[in-house]
Amino acid sequence: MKLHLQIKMNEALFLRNPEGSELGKNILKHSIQLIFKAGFEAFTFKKLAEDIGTTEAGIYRYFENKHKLLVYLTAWYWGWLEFQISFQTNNIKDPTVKLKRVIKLLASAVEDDEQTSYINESLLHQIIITEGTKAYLTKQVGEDNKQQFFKPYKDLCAVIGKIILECSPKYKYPKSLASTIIEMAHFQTFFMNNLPSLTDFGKIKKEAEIIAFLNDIVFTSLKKS
Amino acid sequence: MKLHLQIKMNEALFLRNPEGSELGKNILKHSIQLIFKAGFEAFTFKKLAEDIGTTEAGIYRYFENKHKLLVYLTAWYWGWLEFQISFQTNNIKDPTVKLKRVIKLLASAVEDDEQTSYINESLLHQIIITEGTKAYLTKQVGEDNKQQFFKPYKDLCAVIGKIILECSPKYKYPKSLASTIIEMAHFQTFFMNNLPSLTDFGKIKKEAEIIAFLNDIVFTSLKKS
DNA sequence: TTATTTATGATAGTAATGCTATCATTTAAT
DNA sequence: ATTAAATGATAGCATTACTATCATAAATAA
Repeated sequence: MKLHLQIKMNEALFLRNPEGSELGKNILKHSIQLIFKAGFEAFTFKKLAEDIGTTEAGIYRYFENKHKLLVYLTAWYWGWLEFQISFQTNNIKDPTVKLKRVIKLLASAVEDDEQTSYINESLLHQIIITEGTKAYLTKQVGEDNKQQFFKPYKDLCAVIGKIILECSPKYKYPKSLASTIIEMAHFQTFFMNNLPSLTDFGKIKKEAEIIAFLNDIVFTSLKKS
Repeated sequence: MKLHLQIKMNEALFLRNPEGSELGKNILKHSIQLIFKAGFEAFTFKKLAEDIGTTEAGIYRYFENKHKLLVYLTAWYWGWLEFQISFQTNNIKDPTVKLKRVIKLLASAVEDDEQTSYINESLLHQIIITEGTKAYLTKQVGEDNKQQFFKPYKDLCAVIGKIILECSPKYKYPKSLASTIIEMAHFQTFFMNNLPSLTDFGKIKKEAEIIAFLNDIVFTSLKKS
């Protein structure tokens, strides 16, 4: 049996549901490829349309603008990652083991999981590293937040914060520590690959080092309290 | 005596030195105001020119494009901050006290310091929180890095990494911890003000809480090793 | 002092971006 | 078979992101 993982998306993110048609799925698929290749700044709906073989107007029927599309992709990613985490930490009793697992999932390269043919999770993960924060580092963050665009990110953060509290019920900063490890899993990866002198992994370039660093931060913080 | 703090800027960042003329200083001053007000995405040289009362072409004589201007502003900020840190931690012997001071400087609102009339450090600090990472989270990060655009950031990171090692000579991740506290000082501030459920300071909204969180992370990490 | 370089202002123009609108056609639902 | 919905094709328009040209003002060197 082929499981069909469908992530429930906030309907305010799109004009027409991209998962409901071939063109829509193509928009998702090719936008991931194009943002990955060109970067978000150089990414335009015109180029995307050419890639797909449709017209600009066709894209605009699905997404209001490229910002909404980026928010859609990041929301999809966080939803997918939360599912991966709940799936892969299921049946683990020891919260410490669970949290280690979470950190590994956050900082590891993702392999394309084939369940969703139109989303290449590996590429999407790399996009999130470089472009993910641009979804909320904007002037409209307040309105976007009111519309719940960042709920998947917040949910993930809450899940991780809970595991942190299970490890160490008296720890005072579970949510901030959660958002810190999420962001640092990405930033340290970006730095390692692009600005290596900002890290201690420049020579080795192994994600295992980043995982060790995050584990060190998290478990020394939690041991104390 | 009025001290005139001049930060030595990388000449590849500009076409004409903005600190060398009235128009140039106006570009710096008004770009900070306008980016703060409109956000970097909506910021254009046209609007900037109108604000200043000059023409678009006038701006282009100083900066190739708005990306370079942003990189210039961030580089200026990191250079300024490194000076602040070296100044304000001067004569402090105890590296632990020194590091606490650094964390406080990283996470505190900045008051405009009047030494540089054309740069409002308080506004610039707020810009760096929201827009700072966009200077390097781009496709051109490699070329920009080759041209040393991020040297001030790396230098600051190296300085903080050194203090970390003074506190705890065996600690394995001084540079990654340094880049982590720099970025988290900003991200936690942004989250606190805009996406408070990603932090534990939503209700209180005090930077003192962020400082306490960073201190907790840093000094538990260092105590152990 | 005049001559000359240099910075600015004013204006134009062009290709690309970020949309919106219209209408014909294909495809799907009733 | 009729109607509704999605797509394709084309047009158009305001803004953005530049580049170029020429005149003038200010600074500087001869």
